[in-house]
Amino acid sequence: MKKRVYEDGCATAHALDLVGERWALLVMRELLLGPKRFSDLRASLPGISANVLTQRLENLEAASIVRRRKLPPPAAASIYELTEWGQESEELFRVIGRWAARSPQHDPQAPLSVASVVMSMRTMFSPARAGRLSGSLGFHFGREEFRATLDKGKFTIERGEVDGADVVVAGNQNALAGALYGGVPLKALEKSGALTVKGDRALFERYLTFFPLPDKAPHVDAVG
Amino acid sequence: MKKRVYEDGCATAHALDLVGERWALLVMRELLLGPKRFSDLRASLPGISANVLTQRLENLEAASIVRRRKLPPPAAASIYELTEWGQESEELFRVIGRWAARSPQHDPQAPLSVASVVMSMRTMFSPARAGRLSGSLGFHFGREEFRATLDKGKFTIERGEVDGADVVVAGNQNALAGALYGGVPLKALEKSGALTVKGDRALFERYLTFFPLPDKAPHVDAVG
DNA sequence: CGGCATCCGGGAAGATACTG
DNA sequence: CAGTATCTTCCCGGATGCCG
Repeated sequence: MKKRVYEDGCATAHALDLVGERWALLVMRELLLGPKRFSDLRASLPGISANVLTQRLENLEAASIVRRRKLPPPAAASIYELTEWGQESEELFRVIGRWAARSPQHDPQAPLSVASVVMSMRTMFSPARAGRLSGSLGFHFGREEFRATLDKGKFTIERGEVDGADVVVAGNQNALAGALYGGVPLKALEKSGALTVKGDRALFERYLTFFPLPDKAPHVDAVG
Repeated sequence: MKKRVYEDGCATAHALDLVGERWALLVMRELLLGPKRFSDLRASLPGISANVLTQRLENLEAASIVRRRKLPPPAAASIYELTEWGQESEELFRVIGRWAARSPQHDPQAPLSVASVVMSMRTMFSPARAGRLSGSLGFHFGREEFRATLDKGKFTIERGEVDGADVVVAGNQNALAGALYGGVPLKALEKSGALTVKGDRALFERYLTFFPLPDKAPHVDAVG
């Protein structure tokens, strides 16, 4: 079936046989925060065609990375989710993310998916910046809700209700990325309606400083 | 020039724009242990064609991951080497390697390159297994020499002369992989001439137990 | 809506041959 | 040795249409 296989016993080469095809890792990224349906995946991966998504899901399932599950009636839809081993790839995404953030060509302001922003916070969180702060934050993007917790400096964020959080941030995920990584002032985002903040605003303003980007690597020109 | 770009601000997507093309990561893997020439790369990447290698090297250079350097006369050859940032991707290879080693479909016995075997030792070394042992080992594969050091349980391996090591292992890298990961008895490898051991043989026999493979993840069949 | 099948155009990958 | 040139094959991306 799959013909273009590296015939190489190296584990890295094997990984590329499994997840090296175009879109495969991005499909996995979208599933890191929980199961999704076919159309959810399509919506959060602008540019992928149904055709290709079907094939990637088949290959990832054959590789035991993704599992397909039919929900019981009445919601008789099927969902795709990472297997336990697939979920273990999260570390891989964090390492890739930290490495790629140093790329001279990376523009942290380009549009990104909800899963990307949430994963970026898991990736870039700096315990040193957070000190021993505690508090809870809710994030609301479209129909997706996430709950972040700071517990004496320990950080987690996952899917969960925003209700009851010390501060609830709602709006567009790109706006949050702009505030986190692009230095866009919070006031400007609120003024334009891209983001609304309800609750402990001071907590959120401190929170925004906990995710420093690494320095860019120098761009190297061709050497004669 | 490059047309198929994920238009996605996520750092992972950017990484895939840089190194997501076929062969790109394997080219980087071959450079992790030091500079190589074009034909060295070709020889250690069975299956890559010259034009693809040329294009990957161009793209990696444009991404500031690889640098091309012309050696001064008389050895007026050009070599390719990782930039400092490119070298930082080593962590990525170790994480990928550990993750992929758990793949139900991974066969650790398949043929692999010299760089792969050496990197696999960096990846799989278990400090718990090594205790506080000290000693030095030399590895000789074809024209490539590596020096491994155990210093009170701290492990390093890099290019370097085998002379002066407590034990020198020479022969075929696949044979070493078989002894490390495939449970092939050392005696059998020596008998067949695939591996020769000179010096502190007991040290090498202990060394062979310091690189345990992780458990395989369960293979999941389709669920109805 | 949630997929899968099919076709089509373009472009990347693979094989081979060739040149400085 | 270090690549280019050329040709073929196959994958990707888009569109459409079918079926539950």
